[in-house]
Amino acid sequence: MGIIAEGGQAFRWNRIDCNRYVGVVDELILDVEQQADMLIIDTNGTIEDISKIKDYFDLDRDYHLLEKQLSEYEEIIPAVKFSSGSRILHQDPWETAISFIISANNNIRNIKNTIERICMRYGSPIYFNGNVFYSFPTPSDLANTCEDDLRETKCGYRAKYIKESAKMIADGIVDIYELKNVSTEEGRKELMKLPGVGRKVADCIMLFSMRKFDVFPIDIWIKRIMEHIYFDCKDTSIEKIQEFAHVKYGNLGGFVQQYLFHFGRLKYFS
DNA sequence: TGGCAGGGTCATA
DNA sequence: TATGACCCTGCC
Repeated sequence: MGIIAEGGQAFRWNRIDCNRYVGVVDELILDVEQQADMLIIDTNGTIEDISKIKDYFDLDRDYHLLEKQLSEYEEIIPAVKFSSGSRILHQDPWETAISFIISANNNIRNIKNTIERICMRYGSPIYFNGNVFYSFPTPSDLANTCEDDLRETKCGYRAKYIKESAKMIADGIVDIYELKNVSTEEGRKELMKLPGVGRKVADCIMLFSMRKFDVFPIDIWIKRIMEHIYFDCKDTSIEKIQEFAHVKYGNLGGFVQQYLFHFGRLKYFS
């Protein structure tokens, strides 16, 4: 569970203890405790929400089989072993878009803090087990705020991007909920119309909220570890790594990226 | 205490 | 196509 909650793909999970995390998923509060391969979930949701929760955690996918497939790339076996138990979540595209706009040139602690402040300021309170949580605001909530107000959430120069992207989504200029139905190339093209969204952020949005597993988002960690594994530790352009990964991993690229990211960040370069 | 890096993007030349 | 600026924070 820790690997999922702290894997850098979702920013609204907080650790209670080593096996227990509490997260906000749309309007649901999930208090999740892992016991062996079982998840015990306390939630404000109802029985109707079970399928949504299963979908969010991608529980219907056989990750044991997936890890076996990934292990056919011998050079990444250490990463697959280290990151065993990783999953790719199925999150809300709008929330994921804003979260990864904030992620640019930022660190995970800052990203989480800023998102939390945005939710407290613009979202709605959700009361659960004596605590108050906040939902992620809607596109129009953020489109209608002013830049200076947004800046108080410490998002810095990204305030302009957040507001303008929110406006484009609220106005339907980019139909973000429709993009899961179009090709990866088309989806990327649409997402990159949003200010603050470049290739990397667009690919993260597609991977973590649209199940486009053929993308391979390259950040500083992935760049470093790919250079170590495949490019003799030499400085290599992102474009070159991108092309290399596309040819090598194909439709497994997104999964490889997630296993490598966790490995690179927490083990290889620590 | 100051410099630097952090899941990049954008504007400029 | 290549460079530097950019908010803010935590770390060394």
